[in-house]
Amino acid sequence: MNKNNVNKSVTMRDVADHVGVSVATVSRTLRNPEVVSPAVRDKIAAAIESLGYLPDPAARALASTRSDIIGVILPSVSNNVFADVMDGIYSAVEGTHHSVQLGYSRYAPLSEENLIRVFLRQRPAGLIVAGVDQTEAAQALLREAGCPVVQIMETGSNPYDRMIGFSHYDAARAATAHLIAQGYRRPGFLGARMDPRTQRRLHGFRDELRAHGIEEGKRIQTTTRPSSVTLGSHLLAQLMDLAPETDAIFCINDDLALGAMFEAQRRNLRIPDDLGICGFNDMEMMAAAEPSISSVRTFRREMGEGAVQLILDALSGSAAQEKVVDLGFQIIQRRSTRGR
Amino acid sequence: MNKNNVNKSVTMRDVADHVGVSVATVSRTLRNPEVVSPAVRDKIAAAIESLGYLPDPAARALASTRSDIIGVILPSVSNNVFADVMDGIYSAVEGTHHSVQLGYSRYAPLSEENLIRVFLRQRPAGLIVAGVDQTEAAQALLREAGCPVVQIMETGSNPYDRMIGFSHYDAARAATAHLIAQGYRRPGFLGARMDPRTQRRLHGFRDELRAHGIEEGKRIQTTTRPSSVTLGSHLLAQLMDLAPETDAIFCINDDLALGAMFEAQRRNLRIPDDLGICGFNDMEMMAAAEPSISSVRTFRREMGEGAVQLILDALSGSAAQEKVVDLGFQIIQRRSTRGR
DNA sequence: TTGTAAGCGTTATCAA
DNA sequence: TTGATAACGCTTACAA
Repeated sequence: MNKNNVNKSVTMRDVADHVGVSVATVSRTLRNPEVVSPAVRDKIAAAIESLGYLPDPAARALASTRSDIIGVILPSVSNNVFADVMDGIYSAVEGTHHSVQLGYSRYAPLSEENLIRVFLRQRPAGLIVAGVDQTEAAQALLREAGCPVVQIMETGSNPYDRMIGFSHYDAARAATAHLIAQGYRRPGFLGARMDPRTQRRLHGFRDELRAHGIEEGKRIQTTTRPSSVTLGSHLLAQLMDLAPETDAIFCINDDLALGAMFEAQRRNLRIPDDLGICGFNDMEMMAAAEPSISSVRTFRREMGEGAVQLILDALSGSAAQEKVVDLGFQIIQRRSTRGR
Repeated sequence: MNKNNVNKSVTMRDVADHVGVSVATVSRTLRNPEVVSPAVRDKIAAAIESLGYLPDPAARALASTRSDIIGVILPSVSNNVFADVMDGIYSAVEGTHHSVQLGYSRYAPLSEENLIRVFLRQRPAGLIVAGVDQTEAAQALLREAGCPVVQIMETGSNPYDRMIGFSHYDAARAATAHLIAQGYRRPGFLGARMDPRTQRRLHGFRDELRAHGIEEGKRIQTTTRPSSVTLGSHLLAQLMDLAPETDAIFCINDDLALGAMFEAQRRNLRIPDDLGICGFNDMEMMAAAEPSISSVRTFRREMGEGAVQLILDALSGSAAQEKVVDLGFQIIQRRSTRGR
């Protein structure tokens, strides 16, 4: 076994010559082994192993008008939420012959559109995009992508192809309902970035308040700046200055919630009595915090794994009926909202 | 301008026909425009734009024995540290004609070796790997990779090619020295995962204690489990049970530090008086915490950007002399170690 | 079951 | 400055 000749570039030709067959036969053993006789199949396998042959993905893509690439286009690199999704994606791709190509749109729809164009140019095996807020042109591209397309992070009624996620609107309503059920009567809202997904959460918050006949007053603090723990502190400070009657907050993510908690402690507000706090996503730290912080659990890893699986199923022709997979969410109550 | 015919696959042939030149000329306009006459160059540019031509990376790679891919192999997807590095990598790649191919080794050297082999098979424009702890075979591959190779996250004396990072050993010594300078006499150590980089930090911690004639006692708590905030709490609990004399801790990352802080609060230990805490990496939340937590700042984004820049420089022949770029680190003192 | 040969969309060498 | 044309390594009819 001589695996070190990567640079020498062992080609299919070398394998074929070594065994004494044609390259076509070698190609077949790789793609549909069942049509080649066991005897030569084994010899070829042995040769591949001993020569350290690795197929050239470029040649393969060029010849087959189909690459093994699963394209993934996400809004942000640094957001933990997407890190978990990627974790799921990579673990589902592992062991397949596919590879992942990642692109970041930086929350810019035009940049996303462009990435879609570039990715599609490689005739990918499949494409994973986030959400439903693509440009018109991007939508058109995705509807006739010529490969499986999966939208993640959301559910909705009219997917380009398949979709796996949850309803941000419903999740926000449920979190707000939870606060109200715990006896909080003046809940506020902390939001950052305010991309479409965040907007839908705000929408849910507002509708739930309305359903309970609660005025929102000045208790909605938002900014388009990117989220951070520090920003959570700032937003809570603003909120309490403007609307001191606030008795609870729903934060659009856990970073904000953590920052808000620190700020509350600085202001000697007792949690959960003076102020209830609920985050979003249920990142690992929420359970470890002192006090522990309630949050809305979302299934990010599962979203990534599920998206890849949907693509693999489509590719193998074993796709399920349902176009939309709703992974749901869970309200995790902890001490920050009078839980245990 | 008709940009929507991605699926129809506009090829170089189409562009050439549209202008009435040969594909060779179109190819030249793309690769070295200076050798083609301004007149046809402009016509070709216009045709490319109006037809929405995008080059096929597979064909390009196949014909040129060089892809535009910059391969990046990191140990972990979900670790925030690497998210920041990726952020830097992507932002440096943006605007170039390169694309990024990412692979995760899950901290397994053999898996890393395999990824290196697979990546190298695509004749990448460059390769970025983490650290210095590759297998023998991987080292051999990297030394004769035939493309620029950059090791990130560490410094060292014998890079395969180039290297950009900092000394984990020095950083840990400095952090430990800081604790001692603040008057702590019984500092402990909290470590998770205990991969080679973490080991070097432990090494630095121990050497610094020794230099001050301080016994380490039972104050070193480590586990091979992956790091988390919750784990930080557990490790501090273990530490305080086994070595109640501990008056400060150095944590190998900020998650552990945060978890340790929460646990200290649960135990009514006053920070920084009863217990000093210093983290590692200086993630954003450290400044926002209550109390704010001291940490060792590292330059992760810069590492990613710098690594890409080193590759681009090598590719353009403008590489600098120095093989190793030391980005250093900074001790950021905050209230958790008697700072302001 | 296996082999032959024509592409796939570029690049690069050589002539013109 | 431009155009033919032979690779590049593989897939895939079509023949055998």
